[in-house]
Parts: sequence; structure tokens; C-alpha cells
Amino acid sequence: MNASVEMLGDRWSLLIIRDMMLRGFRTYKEFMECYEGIATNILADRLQKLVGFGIIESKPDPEDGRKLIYRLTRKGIDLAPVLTEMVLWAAAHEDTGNQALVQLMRQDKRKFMAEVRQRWAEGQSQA
Amino acid sequence: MNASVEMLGDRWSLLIIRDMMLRGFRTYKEFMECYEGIATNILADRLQKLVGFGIIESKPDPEDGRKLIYRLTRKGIDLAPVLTEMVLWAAAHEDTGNQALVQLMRQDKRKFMAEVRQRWAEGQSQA
DNA sequence: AATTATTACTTGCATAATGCAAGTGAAATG
DNA sequence: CATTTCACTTGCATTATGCAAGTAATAATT
Repeated sequence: MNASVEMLGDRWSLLIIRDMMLRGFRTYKEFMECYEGIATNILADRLQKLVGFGIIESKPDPEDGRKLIYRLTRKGIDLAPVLTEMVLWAAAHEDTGNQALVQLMRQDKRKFMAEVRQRWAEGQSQA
Repeated sequence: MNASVEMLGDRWSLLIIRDMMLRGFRTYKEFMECYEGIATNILADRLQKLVGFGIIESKPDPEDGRKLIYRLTRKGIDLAPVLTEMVLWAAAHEDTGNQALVQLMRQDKRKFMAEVRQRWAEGQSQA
């Protein structure tokens, strides 16, 4: 593979990207509260590395100086097809996760991904 | 995600699956010789776990009793879309890896994946 | 038939990655 | 101005990984 793909090859990075993409997570706290078992130092490390690889970026929250807002970059949102296929694969082969989401993806993959990109672009314009 | 997706979240598993899918790797030795830095115990561990998750399976080589032949299961070959999107993403955002392969994938994703499945099915019939 | 080589591992040990609890500094809240 | 929140960092124990060496089973060579 290559450097960036290796970045994805760990327990948390894909999860972080997925939840930014599909659940709108944006802050350290949201990840921390959501993932059981993630260590604080590891979350900090992964966020920094994802920034380093150009997959996400961070900026201070204009409304709360303590917070950092993380966002997917273009490179990050371009992982939408990978994540989508991964969710569909998991759904097909065992999971019973978010059936509504899976339905949306399966019915019209292109449309689903276009919507993901649309939401992302709207977020960008605010930024 | 789920259990199987977590299995993919490590440094070697996706690489193993990719090389079984796209490069026709089938034996411990092929992986061992190809991956610099993989430890023998880790390769053994990953192969066993991938079997455990139903992503690959193994059988003795009928022509050489020392060898085990590993093959992707249906669940494993169903990762083709994930791997394809990952290779395309990497190619788009930095790598210069296998340009010929990337061209094939980009030009007609469906056709490419159909061919991957076809090769796999042919291998199954021999088994 | 006996020796050597190959294959797919396992074992032991050192190093690196991770998890957990506690602590820090800056900004917000009461 | 004391307390809380937020995004971390630090120290230490546990787990995972890398490396070198060893093993059992089969195959090839002499």
C-alpha cells in the first residue's frame, strides 16, 4: 500500500473517519465519549497523525476557545467510497448495525455518497 | 464497526487480503518473502485469525504435503470493492504504485471487479 | 536409506504500542 | 475568583510486535 493506507491500518483511525463522515463528530470529547476503551493519549495521537497525513484538519471553535473542531479534508472525504463499501461488506456478512443507513447505501450508492459530499461541502463553506 | 472490520484494522491483514486477491498469493512462504518486516509469528497469527473470521481458508497442497494453500472465501472475495476503492484512493492522493492496475480499475470498476471474482471462482472449481 | 533442504510454523526474549489513572493549562461558567 | 470543562500530557503496567532460533513434517538429493 502506501503511507496513508498504513495510517488506516489501526484499530481507531477508520472508526474516527467513519464517525466524522457519517455521524458528524467534530471534537475530541465526542470521540472520547463514544469509544469505549480508547485511551486518551491514543486518541490524541491518532488525531494528530490524521492531521499529519492530511486526512483531517483542526481549527479552534470560534464560539468556545477551549474546543478544537476537527474536519475531514478533501483527501479525507474521498474515503467515502472505501467506508461505504466497508459498511456494506460488514452488513452483508454479519453485523446488524445501522440498518437504515445500510438501506440508504445499498439502494443508491452514488446518491448516498453525493449526499455525504454535499454535507461536507456545506460544512466547508461555513468554515 | 464489528468484529470482522476490527480484524482488518491492523497493519498486515488488508495487505494479505489484497495480495491474495490481486497478486494471487497462496502460501505462507509467498507472504513471508514479500513483506519486509513481518514477523513469522505475526504472519502465522494473522493467517489463523483470518481463517477464524471466515475471510480465508486453508487446505493442504495436494502436490506438496509441506504446503498449505490459503484461499479467500466468498466473504473474503467480497472485500474486492473495499480494496479497489482503497487502491484508487491511495493512487489519487499520493502513491505511484501499480499504475497499470490503477488504470484498469479506474476505467471500468465493475468490469475489473467482475474479473477478480471470475479468477476467484475459477480457482474455487479446481479446489 | 540416510542426509539435507524446504515449508509452516512455535518459542523466548527485547522492544514498541497501547490502556489506564492521574495531572496540566487554558478558557468558560457560576 | 473558585469551579468546571476541554484537550490534551505524563507515568506506569500490560499487551502486541519484531527478531533470532528451534521444531516437526514432508520432499529432494546423494
